[in-house]
Amino acid sequence: MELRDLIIAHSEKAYQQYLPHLSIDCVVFGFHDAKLKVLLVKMKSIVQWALPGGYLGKQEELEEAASRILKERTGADNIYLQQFRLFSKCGRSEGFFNGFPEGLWHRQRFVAAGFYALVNYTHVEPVVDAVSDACEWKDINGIPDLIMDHRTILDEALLNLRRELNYKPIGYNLLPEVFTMPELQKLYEIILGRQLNRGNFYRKMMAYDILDKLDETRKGGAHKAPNLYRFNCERYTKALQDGLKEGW
Amino acid sequence: MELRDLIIAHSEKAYQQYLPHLSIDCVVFGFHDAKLKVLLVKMKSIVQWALPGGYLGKQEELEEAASRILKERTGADNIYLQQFRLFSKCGRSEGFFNGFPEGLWHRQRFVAAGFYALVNYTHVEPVVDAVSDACEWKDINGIPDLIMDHRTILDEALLNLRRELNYKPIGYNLLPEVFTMPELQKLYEIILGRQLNRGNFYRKMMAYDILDKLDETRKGGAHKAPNLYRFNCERYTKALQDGLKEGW
DNA sequence: TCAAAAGTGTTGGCCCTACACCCATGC
DNA sequence: GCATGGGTGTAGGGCCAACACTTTTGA
Repeated sequence: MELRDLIIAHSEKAYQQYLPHLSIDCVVFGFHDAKLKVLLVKMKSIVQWALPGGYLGKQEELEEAASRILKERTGADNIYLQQFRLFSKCGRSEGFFNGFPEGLWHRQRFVAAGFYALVNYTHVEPVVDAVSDACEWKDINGIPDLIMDHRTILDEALLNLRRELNYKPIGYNLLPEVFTMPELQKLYEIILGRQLNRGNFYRKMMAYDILDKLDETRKGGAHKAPNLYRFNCERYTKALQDGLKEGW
Repeated sequence: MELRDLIIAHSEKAYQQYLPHLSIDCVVFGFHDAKLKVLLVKMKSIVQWALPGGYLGKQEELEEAASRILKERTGADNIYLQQFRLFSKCGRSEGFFNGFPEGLWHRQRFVAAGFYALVNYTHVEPVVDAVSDACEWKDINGIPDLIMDHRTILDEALLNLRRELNYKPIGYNLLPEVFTMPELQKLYEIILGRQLNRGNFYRKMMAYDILDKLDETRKGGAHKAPNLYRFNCERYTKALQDGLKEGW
């Protein structure tokens, strides 16, 4: 089916299923190959890329809607999700489907609830659906042109992520189950946008007492094989409750 | 007119004017008499109190809607407003107008955008409108029963305020133009929920270099008359941009 | 043998806390 | 004179950044 027909068909269903005027956009962060990635979608016959998004079912909880949207897009469950703000500017969405029939669902004014998600890169299988050409991880330093205000949403999400790092050990959701200390440090450096001192980082992480050191090492690279670690779920959760630190 | 008729009349206008399913609730903080206050509204023939709230005009910006709602309720302009999260649970609002006609505007599912506002207590003239009995400041330690999930919204707002205090000198928006150092300290102590050391507080505040000391004192009390201070607008704004401090 | 990983020691600085002092001042 | 406000001194602790040294280990 043509994109145009797909959209028009979707429009009718959407009117029945979803609350009008409210959309959900997700900034999905992943970490791979020592780089921070964001999951983006390219719709058919549209040049720019977009954040994965969707709508809120009439009887659906907001967080469940976001989970559903990500499940469809990544195949992954139990994704760490954080609502961070609304994007509501007049005109941010209305013009995007110009040329399509009036009264099309997509041509409403939409107020978008911005979520950011932290996922284990290896658990994600990007899904290309009927209306999209591509669904891919993009490096945070190589984000292509995005539709509407999605670039703003992405930037705001990154800001929030950075702030959250101050009092939550975020790595838990972004890294694979086991990882090395240099990998963890690299992740922090990328999110914060600056270098950290190795020795001090090591000590600080160990002081949180939320890592279990495994007996194995990561063989295969040149040089010494680094130790493997795993987050200790219990102590991690407990640390989060206490809140790692805060001023005043 | 009876409340019932007023609501039904309002319902028709609302369908024309506002985006459906989206509401705005504001937690308005004020400081008076060494106490933190929240502005609450009591609707006619409803026992519980409510946060001031309203809806988003079809062509209106979200922040402007919040400003308009507060302007109507307080008479004050230029109120410091901060969006902090959505409250979207299914059933949070639908049941509230049971007994009213089906299809009433107010009986929709509403997703509420939570704002908190910081206002100068003395600039506010609480407004009782047609559907309300009362509009009053309530002490943060003496909040009456609230409708729906408004208590949760209030608590969340307070949490956000406390967090923001860590990197913004919030007093600017809550205090009158001139104030004394003990008043400022008291405000901080209430928001943080704990005592602070006087000498250290004094030094820290002065170190921010955002206060102008006036030549006057506050006469009239027993004991020594305290000095008066005023926020230095320029340096205050500049300090906010730099961000007072943050971890990592 | 080389380069990376791991672990630890040390230093100095900064900031914060707690306490304490002294002076000023209004009644 | 007494209680409060204003301003400053200081000792101690915690934390952190920077640097450095050592040992381990895989190819």
